[in-house]
Amino acid sequence: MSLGHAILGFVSGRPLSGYDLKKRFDHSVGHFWTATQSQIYRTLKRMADDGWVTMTVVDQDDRPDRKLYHITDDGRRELHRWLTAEPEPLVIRHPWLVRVFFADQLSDEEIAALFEARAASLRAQRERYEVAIPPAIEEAFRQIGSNRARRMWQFTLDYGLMRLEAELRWIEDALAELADLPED
Amino acid sequence: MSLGHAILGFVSGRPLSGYDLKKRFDHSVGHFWTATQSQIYRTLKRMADDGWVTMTVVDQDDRPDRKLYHITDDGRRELHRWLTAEPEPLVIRHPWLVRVFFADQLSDEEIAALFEARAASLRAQRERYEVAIPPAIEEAFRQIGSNRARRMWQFTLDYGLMRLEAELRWIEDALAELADLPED
DNA sequence: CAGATCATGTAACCTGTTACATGATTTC
DNA sequence: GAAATCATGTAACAGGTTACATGATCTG
Repeated sequence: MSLGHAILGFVSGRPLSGYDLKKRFDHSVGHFWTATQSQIYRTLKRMADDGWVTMTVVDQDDRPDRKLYHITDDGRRELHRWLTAEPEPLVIRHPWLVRVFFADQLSDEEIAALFEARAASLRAQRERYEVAIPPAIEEAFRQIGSNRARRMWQFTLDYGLMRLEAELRWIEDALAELADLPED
Repeated sequence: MSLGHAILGFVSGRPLSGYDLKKRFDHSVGHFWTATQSQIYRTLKRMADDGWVTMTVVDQDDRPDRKLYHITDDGRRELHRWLTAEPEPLVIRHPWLVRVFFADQLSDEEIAALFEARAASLRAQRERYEVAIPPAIEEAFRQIGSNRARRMWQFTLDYGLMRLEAELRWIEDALAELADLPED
């Protein structure tokens, strides 16, 4: 996956500006993918060069002009190719596990604090998911009106919650085991 | 976390060369963190500049000379500071979910194939974990002899397996729901 | 004789982050 | 009067990937 593919997904519905895309990223896929404004503008330029999108300028009086990006037939083909392509190799990067791996150097209390702090982060994240995402999904549904899309969005939220719950259970198990951690 | 912290973790036990470190990354933390050779050499240079490590050259007749990196007191302090620091903010990036998010554009069959292919990747990964990692942990234990460390390594493996199992269950649920996916 | 292992590194490139720059309008 | 919103971008940097470069020795 590349940022370009996510952008193709968004512009496949309607033409959007870089500014619009930034909002889409923040509000609808922000819980599993982020993009900065400078990254979006940079990528749109390259996508236009590659013929995945075309750009039209919309003059506005009060506000800065908008540059709308429209998907091309080539872009649509690339989007479908990517959606049905082989799964990408699993790239697994867990900075958190690096700490756990070297945590034998810490005292029992420090190790417990490490896991507790991680659990607190995860619970805060779960809170954000539960509070912020369901209304965002409903709002997007109101605008787009696709039940099929809504079901897919719900899958991504289920995934996030499932991950958080599973990790919280793992931490509980680990904390229970810390009681009889070998001393060396 | 930075690559430098992982390197500090490794050289805190015994001095190592860039080449040694590459093997450590591949064999012991490879299931949750990777580093390329060029990244390791680049980072070692910066760590020496920053005073986290010092370097000594070991002449060898048959083979290229080795450059051994030793942790300094400053490096040890930095390692402990990092291990006990506040948890880093959760950065959540799931390229796989981006596909799911836009998958409403696909047919029911294509969506099912998407999930099935993902499940196959996850099962292959589980296979690798179960076959390759436990012996690697035992081998590392034989060399280092720390039961405390072995317990921590086991935690990281448990985490990986837990994640795979949880995602596989999520895919099963999703596949079951695909039967009555709205058409639009 | 081909390929792996030992051991060092550099160069070019891609992705992502942070900060800076501009300037009008709307809202508190 | 300050801050948010609308809307565009650039510049510099950090982290990660791929490919290239060298050269001996060991293994099949």
